Amino acid sequence: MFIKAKQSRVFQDVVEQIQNAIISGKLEPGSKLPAERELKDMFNTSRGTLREALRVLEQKGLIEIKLGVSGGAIIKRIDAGIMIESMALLIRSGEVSLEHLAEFRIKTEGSIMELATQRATKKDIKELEKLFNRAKDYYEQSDWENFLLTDEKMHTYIGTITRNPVFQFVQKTIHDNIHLYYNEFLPMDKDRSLENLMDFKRIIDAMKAGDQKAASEIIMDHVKRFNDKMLEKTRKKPKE
Amino acid sequence: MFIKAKQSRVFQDVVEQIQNAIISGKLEPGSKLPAERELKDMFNTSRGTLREALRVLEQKGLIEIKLGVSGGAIIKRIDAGIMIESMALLIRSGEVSLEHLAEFRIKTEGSIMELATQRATKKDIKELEKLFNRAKDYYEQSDWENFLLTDEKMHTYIGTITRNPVFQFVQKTIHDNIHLYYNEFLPMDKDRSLENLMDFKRIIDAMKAGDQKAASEIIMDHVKRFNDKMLEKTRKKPKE
DNA sequence: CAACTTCAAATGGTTAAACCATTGACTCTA
DNA sequence: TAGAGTCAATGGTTTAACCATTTGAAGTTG
Repeated sequence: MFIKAKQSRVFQDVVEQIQNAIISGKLEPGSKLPAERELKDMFNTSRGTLREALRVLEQKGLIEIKLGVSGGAIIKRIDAGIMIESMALLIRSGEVSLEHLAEFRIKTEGSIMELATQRATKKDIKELEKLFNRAKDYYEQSDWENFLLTDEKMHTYIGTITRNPVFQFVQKTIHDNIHLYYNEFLPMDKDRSLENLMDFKRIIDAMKAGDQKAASEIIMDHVKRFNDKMLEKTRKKPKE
Repeated sequence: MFIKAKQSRVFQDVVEQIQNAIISGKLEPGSKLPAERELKDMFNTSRGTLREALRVLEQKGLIEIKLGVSGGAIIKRIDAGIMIESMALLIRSGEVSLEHLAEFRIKTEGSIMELATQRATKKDIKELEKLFNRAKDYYEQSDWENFLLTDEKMHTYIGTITRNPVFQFVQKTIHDNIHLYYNEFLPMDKDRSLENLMDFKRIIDAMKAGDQKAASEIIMDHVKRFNDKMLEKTRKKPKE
């Protein structure tokens, strides 16, 4: 029936006012808020309280704060940052295991692949091929760092092709966290990498042929194999 | 090669220390942090800086702050709160449209339904039937508020059955936001509600029969019809 | 004139001390 | 014993000052 009356904390009011201005587009990404000492007067509050509000907005990913003269709070374009961090928390706290994540990936990337195959333009395919060739070069040069980065870019680019920001955010969230985890715990495996890479070749071919089902199945299998390898390794080399 | 050196802000250091204690389980949900004036001494900082740190932790959903004597910062169990809020931001800012969300729902709830059908125990089915009957009662009593709540519970319970917290968080995030939007913009529609309700009857039957494909298709169609109705209405009744 | 150095000012980061507001427990009283 | 009043602990807010970083302007030097 009723919802709890919001307790009046001054900094919350400030947060809401600024947040609404950002959401409604009155404040555009890239523009700058006035200096703290000015804002404090505008909201008729103290600097400490105002700074608590800025801290919240910063944590929400709505602003970014820079130091020094000509520094200040800059309006940020909304990105997947908070979601990535939330997911990282869930993983690090053990709430979400890598198996959970893998199961989600299999289903989700399968769906993403179907949509991407439906919607890929010739330009998209070209971009994927470009990324594929770049990854192949890095592989042959044994440049693992760049190889991994490019591999991640291929995954997120497939998300881009869906033209659906929800899938894009989800894909970015998953892969950022996989990457984090991967860098921290797993050594590079040359065979696995080649296998992975070749999956992308098959995916691109399926996309060219417009074969949603094939593309989807390849990526699901790709994720499944990746996960099996990962589990095998983490079991052999437990962290603690 | 390099990652940017983190700037040293005292409050960030405090945030990290407390956050790590929570993640590692040294601080359990429900337990309380010392009072601000004590913490300030423990971290050898000022109260203002310490409060900025608490603000960040609060925004991250890691603590909850209560007023008065015996008040203070209480460790929270991690929930979907931040994700729900992030998604709400994306929707309100126009970054994500209801069509985007619906497309995501169709794919995701389809996957969730497949898993749930695989994993549902007899107890799960009973719980769903209980919810279904409750929703039916509310429908017959024209108690829309409780009807909607129970409908939402059925959706999130299907997420619970997957036994995968990632799907659970995603499902909660989506439905909280749908609910928010629904309450704000759309009037109740008696026919649509009955149709919706009856879909759940068919879903429960498919689950009983262990027919993953059928269950999945019913829910995908269910979501699709819901979305079509929603679009139709929002077009007729534009907000601004 | 060009390159370098120095310095000043603006801005966020931090500290300290005081007071206000809320809450819950304790005490007193009828 | 029930209610009213009091008190203390805790978060919320304010003020005023100082520190640290950054940038651009002014000055210096070759």
